[in-house]
Amino acid sequence: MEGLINYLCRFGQLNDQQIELVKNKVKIIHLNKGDSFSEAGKIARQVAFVSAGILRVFYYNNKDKEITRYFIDEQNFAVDLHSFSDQVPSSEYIQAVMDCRLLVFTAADLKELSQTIVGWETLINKISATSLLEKVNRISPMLGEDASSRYANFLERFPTLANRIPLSFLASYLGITQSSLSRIRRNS
Amino acid sequence: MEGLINYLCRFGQLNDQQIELVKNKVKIIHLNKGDSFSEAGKIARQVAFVSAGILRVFYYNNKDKEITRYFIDEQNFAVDLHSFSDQVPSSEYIQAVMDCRLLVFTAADLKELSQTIVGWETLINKISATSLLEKVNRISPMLGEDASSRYANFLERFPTLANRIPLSFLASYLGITQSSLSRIRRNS
DNA sequence: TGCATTTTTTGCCAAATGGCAAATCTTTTC
DNA sequence: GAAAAGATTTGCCATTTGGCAAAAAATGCA
Repeated sequence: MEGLINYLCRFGQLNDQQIELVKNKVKIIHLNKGDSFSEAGKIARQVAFVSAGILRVFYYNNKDKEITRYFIDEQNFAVDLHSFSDQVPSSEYIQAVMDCRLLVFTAADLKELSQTIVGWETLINKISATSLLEKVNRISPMLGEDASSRYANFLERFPTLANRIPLSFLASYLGITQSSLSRIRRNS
Repeated sequence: MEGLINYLCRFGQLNDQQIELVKNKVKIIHLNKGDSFSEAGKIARQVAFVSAGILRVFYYNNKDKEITRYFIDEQNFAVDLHSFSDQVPSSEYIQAVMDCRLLVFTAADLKELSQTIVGWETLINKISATSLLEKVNRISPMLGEDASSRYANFLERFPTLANRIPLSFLASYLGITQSSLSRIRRNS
């Protein structure tokens, strides 16, 4: 819970009373490895802050190939923003790569918070914008690189993540086959 | 100017008086092909709505290779969001692919508008979030695909853009060499 | 129009990556 | 602790893409 509060406070000030309001809204849920947090076709009803574990966001392209968009590890928010904020069916899956502990808000929770905490909406907007921007900046450099540089960059940027994620998921994230990734790993 | 107003109204209601306020703030600037709208190392001071022409956002990776992040064509906003909203030095260049006509707001303009138009900030936030989301969704599928599919998808998604952009820029956007793109073009 | 410049296409070959199936290793389950 | 299920590595070869330089085409400009 502390992690969540710290995270929020990086984006805006919250006094003790406001922190209590937030804490009271949060629900804790546990996912087992492989469980879904949200699914394509359904409307995203909640936002999760990952307090333990790793989530994976993926979808199927028009050739039915599974594409991993990104991973969400501890102390980060997970949500299909488009689905959640516009209440339209999602086009992606969010699943637990391993057992996870999530702190969850519903849309209603957030709405109530925005009515009781001045500046809450601005804070949430900042978080959304920042994390979207992070995604763009993380993905877009990958296109110019070959597979081994992509892997090297990933290692550099997320040193602890690589060992915690099955190779097949990482390969799908990097846009290469798992055999290729395995070979790349061997030669480095 | 109509284009801008239409664009804004897709994200929130504006009455005639508010529309006037917006129109009064806008400055029109022209860029010649190759001119910069903003540059790496400098702080982004303004936002542009592209009313004619195409802009290109790019940066140099650690191997000094020029990587095109994306193109911004007519009826879309261009801004280095991170630099603009946090007033930190930008890490990317925005340049005119061809002669351009831009409708420009400064940070001060936007601030004043947020003080005179109720809901302006929310509207701007929606626009930011939507366009960031678009970027993520546009870039992330590319990783799973081979070069020709990436080109094919680009054509499908931006049918009119391909002929208006030099091949070298498009190649850099697709993450392939220009020779490869040329060959791909021939065989399709 | 004609020259200079820029952009695009090609050829040739090397290097990277993919596809597929079998062989190993690991982990889980009973 | 064995068997089963799952994950990773490897071999073999086909295909894709890159690198580099030269040729061809398109564009700009005097």
